[in-house]
Amino acid sequence: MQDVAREAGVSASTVSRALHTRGYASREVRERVQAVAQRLGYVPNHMARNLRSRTSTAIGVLISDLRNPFYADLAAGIEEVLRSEGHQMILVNDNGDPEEEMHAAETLLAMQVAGVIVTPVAAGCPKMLSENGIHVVCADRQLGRAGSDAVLSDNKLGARELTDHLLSFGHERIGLLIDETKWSTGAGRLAGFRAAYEAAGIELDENLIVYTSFDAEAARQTTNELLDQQQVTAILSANNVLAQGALAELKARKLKIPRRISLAAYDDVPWMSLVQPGITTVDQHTVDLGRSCAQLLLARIRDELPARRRVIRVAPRLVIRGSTGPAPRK
Amino acid sequence: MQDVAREAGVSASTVSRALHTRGYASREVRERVQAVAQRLGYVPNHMARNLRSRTSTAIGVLISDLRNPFYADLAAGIEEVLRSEGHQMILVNDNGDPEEEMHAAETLLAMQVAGVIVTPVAAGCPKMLSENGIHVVCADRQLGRAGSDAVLSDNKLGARELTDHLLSFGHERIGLLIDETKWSTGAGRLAGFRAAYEAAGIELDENLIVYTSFDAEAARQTTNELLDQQQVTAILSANNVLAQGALAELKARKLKIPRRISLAAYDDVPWMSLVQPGITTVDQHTVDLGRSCAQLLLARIRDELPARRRVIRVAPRLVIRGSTGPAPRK
DNA sequence: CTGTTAGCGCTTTCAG
DNA sequence: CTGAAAGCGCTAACAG
Repeated sequence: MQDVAREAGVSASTVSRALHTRGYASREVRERVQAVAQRLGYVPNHMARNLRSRTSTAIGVLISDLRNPFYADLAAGIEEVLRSEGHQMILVNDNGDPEEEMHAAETLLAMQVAGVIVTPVAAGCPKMLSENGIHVVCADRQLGRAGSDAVLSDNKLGARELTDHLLSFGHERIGLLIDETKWSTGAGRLAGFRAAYEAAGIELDENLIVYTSFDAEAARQTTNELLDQQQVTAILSANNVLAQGALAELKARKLKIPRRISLAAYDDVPWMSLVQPGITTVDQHTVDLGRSCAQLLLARIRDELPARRRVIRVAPRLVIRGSTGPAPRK
Repeated sequence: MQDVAREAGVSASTVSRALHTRGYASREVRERVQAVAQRLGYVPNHMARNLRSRTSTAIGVLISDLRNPFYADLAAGIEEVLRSEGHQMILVNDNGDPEEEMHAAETLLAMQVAGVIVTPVAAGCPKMLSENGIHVVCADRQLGRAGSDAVLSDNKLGARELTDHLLSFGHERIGLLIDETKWSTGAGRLAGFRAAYEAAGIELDENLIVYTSFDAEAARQTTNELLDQQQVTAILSANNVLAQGALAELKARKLKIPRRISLAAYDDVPWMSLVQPGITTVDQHTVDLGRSCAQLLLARIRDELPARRRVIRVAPRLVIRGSTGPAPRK
């Protein structure tokens, strides 16, 4: 910076003002300084800038698994907005592990990021960040009654629509394949499932709700047990990973879809439209969800929002494909 | 830090040493300082640390499209290694646009990252970074005869194996669907395709090589034209995106796979094992590719490598599934 | 082994 | 509108 100052015949402070601040520098000087900076290939040092001005443009993004297209889409939406607004994304995979998540949060804190977007694993993480003055937006789910801003899919609505769709086809025994109901995602989807049964006036057999772990192979095994133990004419899988397992088991058993059994899943991902028949699902608008997270966080950072926490709930869209059809006659 | 120092009855430098450097502080003092730091919830400021020590642990990762599972897997592999080694990943999508790529590189430079991993779009980007003293590893492809370290898939070998596989089934007219041959990826895959024909002693009709753009819909249209204009018994798609388009067209035409036509693709991604029949492909070990990039970069940063540039070439693995079979009788 | 001293490169008062 | 001076929070020399 000194070099630029000397070359342009001004002081360092003026260079700083000419390059970043607006006003506070005559047009003539500003242009001269910018030309010199360009010529010398001067690149300002973010670290020094941030240190001095006690601000930073980096944003931490804490997600569970980049290899799951849901999280990849979310991250892509977030990154798109951040980049266009001159921010940087520090991305961390926490693998769904609370310890890794907390460790990552501490690193982000140390880096003095301007904010964090997190798909929380444990409530302690957003809490710790907030307490340290870092703005936090929870993406996809919220834990506890944390006071953070959040952008969520309307899980109850989506599951309700999927279930209504199946019920309208005459399915009365729909197996719900689900991995967790402690987070707002699983809880919402289960609630939507129940609500649809209730609205239809059909009593729900609790044995139709089967729990598995968040893993395609486990889901396949669970589907296997479900098919053996319960008379179901349809399966509703609570997310894209479980759907893979369910589909694998149905194919292995050579059950005709949807003639013999219908399959529907929460969270549309690319393979669902490529398999034959295509899987009926709900599109969560995941990339948009990511964009909203980033917009909300930036608005918060710029102090453009009322203090009260804001929760944005995005309605998913039912996507009907070939995997669902009329329930077989008895 | 002053607070910690005062509370522990030592100087700031001692706190610094106790917390980070090893040796240079008595065990007793170290433990006391750490305890105090813990109690006060002290989190060291990375910016100040980096500014003073003129080092940084952040690494820039510049890729084309996070929503493509290839890049997502690559990023996941990179992130895994970086995180385990105490580094952070700043991820930027450049959307395959040279201007966005260059702009991102400048930002990373300004942030004083310790190194950059890039799937280059234009040769100017790795060049500019190197010239500014930033270590660069090119991932997946290299442009020009850039002197950067690189981790690449052995594209020629992979395409050769796929083509050999098809030829061995008696296919003589294999349509190669490809988007570009300027980068080392496309060029290598084309070379492998040619090499297989040559080794088999079959003359290659140049009309079998059809160019399209990097987009599933365009690939579908191109496949449509290929099927109309050329007698082909098999299609080889140069990457996972083009394969989607090719498959869509074959399904739309209700061509039996592989009875009427075989389909093979470079780059195994999840949907290829979920569709029926599964797609024959080569697995690039993408996550490993990412890990290698990160390991190579870190070794370079730590100055553990000879000056000469290192290029790691990873052999892909042929994955035979149901989409390829004997060529139909004439 | 530890304290003191001097900055890293930049921005922000404060005068002028 | 511009320059001089004073640090941001930390670590690297240098003595002790």
